[in-house]
Amino acid sequence: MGDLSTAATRDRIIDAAMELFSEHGYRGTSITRIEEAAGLSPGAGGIYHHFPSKEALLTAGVQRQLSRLAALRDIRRLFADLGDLHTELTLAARYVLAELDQEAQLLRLLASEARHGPRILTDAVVQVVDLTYREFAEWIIDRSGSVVSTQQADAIATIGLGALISARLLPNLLGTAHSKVDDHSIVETWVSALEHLLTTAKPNLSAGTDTHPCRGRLRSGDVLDGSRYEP
Amino acid sequence: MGDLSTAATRDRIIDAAMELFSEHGYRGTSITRIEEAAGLSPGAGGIYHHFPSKEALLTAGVQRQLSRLAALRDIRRLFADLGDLHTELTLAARYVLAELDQEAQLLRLLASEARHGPRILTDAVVQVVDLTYREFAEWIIDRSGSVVSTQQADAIATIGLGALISARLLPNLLGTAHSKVDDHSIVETWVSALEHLLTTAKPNLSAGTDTHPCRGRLRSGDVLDGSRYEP
DNA sequence: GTCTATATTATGATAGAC
DNA sequence: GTCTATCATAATATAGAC
Repeated sequence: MGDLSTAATRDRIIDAAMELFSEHGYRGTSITRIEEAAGLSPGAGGIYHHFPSKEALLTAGVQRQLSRLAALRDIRRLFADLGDLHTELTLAARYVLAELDQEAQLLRLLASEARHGPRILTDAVVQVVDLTYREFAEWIIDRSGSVVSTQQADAIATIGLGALISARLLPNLLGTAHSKVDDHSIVETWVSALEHLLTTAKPNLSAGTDTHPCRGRLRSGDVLDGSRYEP
Repeated sequence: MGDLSTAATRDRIIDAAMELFSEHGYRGTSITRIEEAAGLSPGAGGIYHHFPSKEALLTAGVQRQLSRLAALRDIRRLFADLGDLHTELTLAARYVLAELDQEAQLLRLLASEARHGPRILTDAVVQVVDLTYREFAEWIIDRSGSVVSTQQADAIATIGLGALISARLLPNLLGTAHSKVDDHSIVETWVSALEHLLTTAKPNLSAGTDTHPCRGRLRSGDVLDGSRYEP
């Protein structure tokens, strides 16, 4: 039981630290404040019975969060091959927004400290952000039947994921910024845009006489039945 | 001449401070390091002959940057009413990317300190980010001939600007993140998506039998001549 | 395991010589 | 206006009682 209590205290310290780190930054958070928030005696080095240093506490917090996210990653492939592009994109958008909410604390922390903190932070960026982009780009290529080029898929992934990330991260990061748009409008608009990008991609990027990338091969099937556009 | 030298030193201090603040954060940057980077004697309080406190230095730096941006704001309305939506969007995308590059330092700083720094920082967020969103949303409404609703315009602005902001800000903010996509692909993809959103917006959002927002009224005119889509 | 007390260093800021 | 020297404070981390 002594060990259980220890583990609980350790978790409480990590909880408090991650919250404060993400809110005030690593250097803006003192050991004393963490102890206070964790219910320990402020100013006493109680933390050092659980972590050898402040940086080790940061590392442990990030690693714990990464472990939780890794568990979610396995669920990620649940929605795929539903057959209907519109439905898949809608689910994908909602899922990404929900995951961004869960990652909000970590992302705030990374935004402040990723460039100069310990290596675990840059690793976290790769695992959370970079991997998501790569997976989405690969999904785009697969979903298009390899019609879009790697470069096109990367561009679509950058635009698409970037839009959702900004929609969630900017207000969170900059304080209460720009007007609040409800999620339904965000998702609906995003799906419309992505649907367009995925169904009008050209097989390759060599510019013809038309400067628009709108003439290319269309994926038939579930979404584009040709009757939706009314010239 | 003594005054000129003073002003030059003051500017050098601000240069060094803004660079270090944006890179290591406000609390992660010591007065000593700023003095060192500005060519003053490290550890001496040389800075305090130009600024009453560290926070006043931060404020002066942000204000100087905001002044420079305010000058650019007047040029912003140069590209409008070119008549061709595709061209306008392409110019808008390139302009936003270029401005994001110029604002990179300030945005890094705001991402780290906006939530708890002095009020000038939240003001900066409003002036730089919030105002841009509002202007873009208004431009969308005007450009569509008031066909899109305010809510739709906000959603399109959020998606559209968010995509560009993420494309530039994330690598900048998180260190070297996700694969580098060249600007041409970014702009081309973004223009295609925004063109679609602006030309297929429905007059209002009440859901009909079609769950897609793709059937709505089309703006004729310069862009959509009906021949670009090949059903 | 947690507290009291404290060592040690880093940092924001000031006084006074030149 | 800039430097040398220094103060005062806050923060990381440790030693030892209970």
